Amino acid sequence: MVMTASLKAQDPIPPASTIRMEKRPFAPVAIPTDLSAHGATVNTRRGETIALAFDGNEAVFVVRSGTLMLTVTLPHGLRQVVSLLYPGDLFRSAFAPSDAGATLSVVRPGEVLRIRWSTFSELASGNPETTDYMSSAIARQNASQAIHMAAVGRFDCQQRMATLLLELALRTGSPTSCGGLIFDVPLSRRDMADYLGLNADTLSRTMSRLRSSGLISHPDRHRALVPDIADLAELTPAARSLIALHGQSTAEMSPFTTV
Amino acid sequence: MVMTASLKAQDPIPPASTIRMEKRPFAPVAIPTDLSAHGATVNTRRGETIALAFDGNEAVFVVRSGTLMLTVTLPHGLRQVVSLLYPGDLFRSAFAPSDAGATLSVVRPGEVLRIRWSTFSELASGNPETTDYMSSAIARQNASQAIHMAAVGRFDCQQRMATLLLELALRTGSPTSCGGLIFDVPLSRRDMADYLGLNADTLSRTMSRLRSSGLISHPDRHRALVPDIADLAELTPAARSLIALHGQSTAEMSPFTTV
DNA sequence: CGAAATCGTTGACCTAGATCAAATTGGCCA
DNA sequence: TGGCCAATTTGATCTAGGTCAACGATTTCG
Repeated sequence: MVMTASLKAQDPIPPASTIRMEKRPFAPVAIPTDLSAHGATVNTRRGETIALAFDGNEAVFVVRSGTLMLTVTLPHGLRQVVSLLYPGDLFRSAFAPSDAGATLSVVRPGEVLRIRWSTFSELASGNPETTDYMSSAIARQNASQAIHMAAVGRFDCQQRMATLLLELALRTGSPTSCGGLIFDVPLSRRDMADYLGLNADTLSRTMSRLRSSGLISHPDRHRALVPDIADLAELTPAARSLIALHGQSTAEMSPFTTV
Repeated sequence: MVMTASLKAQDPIPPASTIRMEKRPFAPVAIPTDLSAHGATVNTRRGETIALAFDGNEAVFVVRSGTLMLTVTLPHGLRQVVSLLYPGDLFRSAFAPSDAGATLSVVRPGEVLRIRWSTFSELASGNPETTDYMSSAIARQNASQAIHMAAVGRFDCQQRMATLLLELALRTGSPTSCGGLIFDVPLSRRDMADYLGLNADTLSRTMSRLRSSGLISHPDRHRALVPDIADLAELTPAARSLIALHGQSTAEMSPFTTV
C-alpha cells in the first residue's frame, strides 16, 4: 500500500534533469557534534583493515568521508562484500557476524570516527539528536541492504553492474561540465565481483560491454564517467529505489512524517 | 583479529551434542514490558500482509511469536525475500526501501506487537531496557543479514538450502525423542526459492536430493525432521556463524562485553 | 631503472542451475 | 466422495555465467 503504487505501471525512469545531482560537499551528512567530540578520528588509508574491537570492547564507527567495506569470508574462500559504507553511515562491531571472518576495510581513504559502544550509547541516551541520527542512519542502511539483497539474489550480471555503478554515481559522483557524471570506482574488480556475487572475469567482461556501448567510459582505472545517468538507470530494475535512497537529501527520503 | 581465528584451520563443526538445543518456550526472547503495554497486539494469519504504515505514520513491529517475511518486488517480477523475522525480532517501516514493492507478510501465524514509531522512540528514550532491546535486536538481525547475503551471493544450491534448513532448525526446532530435530517449514517452495535467490524447480530438486540422502525427511509438507543436525551443518559453510547467532542465548552471542 | 608481482582483459570451454513442459499430489469445498 | 485449483515434483533441454589459461598493463619496490 505504502510503496508499491509506482511499480505496477512500469513508469519510465525520471529524466536525468530531475535526478538531483548537485555538487556534494565533503561531508554531505550532518554528524552530531557530540560524536565528533567524544570519538577518535581515524585517518584511513586505502586497503587498510579497521579493527572491529577497541581494547576488547565493542565500538561504533561513523564514516565522515571516504568509503568502507564490510566483508565476510567463510570457509572454502567464499568471500562476500556485505555492504559499502559511505559518509554518514554508521557501523557497530556487533553488526558483524561472529565466526564469519568479518572485516571492515577501507576502499576510499577518508576520516572515520571511532567511539566505544558504551560511550556511544550513553551519548545517545542523553542527546535526542544523536539518537535520531543513529536511527535514521540505520534505517537508511537497512533499506539499502534490502536493495543490495535483491540485486545479488535476482539480477543478471549487467543489472548488478548497473546497480553498483548507479549507487556509486549517486553517492559519490560530481557533475561534469558536459552534463555527465564522474565518480571514483574505488573497488578493485575482485571487490566489485564479491560485492555483486559474481566472478571477476565475468564482471570485467560486463564492464567492457558497458564501455563499448558508450554507457560509461574510464578516464583511468579507478574512475568512471557516465555521460547520461538516465541511460544507466534504465539498465537496473532498482533505479527508482536507488534514487529514492541516495539521490536526494535524507529528509525527503521517507514517505512518512517522522516524529 | 576479533573473529577470524577459528576459520583458518577448518575446524570440524561441533558435534550435535554441543549445539544447544533445548525445547524453546513460546516466546524465547524477553520483550520489554513497556512495549507490550503501549503496542497493539496483532494476531497474524498465515499469508496475511501487514501494512507498513499505521495511519500514515511509521511503525515498529515486534515479533512475539510466529514468523514474518520481508519481501521486495522490483519491475519484471523480480522478487526477493530479504529477511525472515523470528520471535524477538524487530522491524521498522523505514527499513523497507521505497519504490521497491516492499511488503511484510506472515509465514507462520503468531502475535506481532505494533507501535507507532514516535511512541516507540519516546518509550526508548525513557527506558534503557527498551533501548538495549532495540540495539541488540538490530545488531543480531544485521549480523544475520550478513550471513544471508553471503549465502545468496556465494553458496551453491545445496549449501543455500542447508543454510536455510539449519536456520529454521536452530530458530524454531524442537528435539524429538530419537535425538533428531523437528521443525516447521512454513515457507512455500517459491518463498524459499526467493529467499535463497534460486528457482523454485531447482530448489525442489535439491530438497529431493537431501531427502533421498537421508539428511532430512518430511512427515508432511510444512514440516521437516532432521535426524542429525550436525550432518546438516556440515553442508553449509555458514554453520558456525549460524550456531553462534541462533543456537545459543543472545547473552552468550557476542565476543564483546557489552556496556 | 627494471624486475617481479599484482591486476585487468579476453578467449575457449563447460557445468550448475534456469526454463519449459508435463505429470502428480494435496487442499478445499460442495 | 468427487472435482477443481494450486503447489510441487520431475524430466529434457538450454544458456548465463563460471573456470581456466594466456596475455597485456600497472604498480611496487629494491
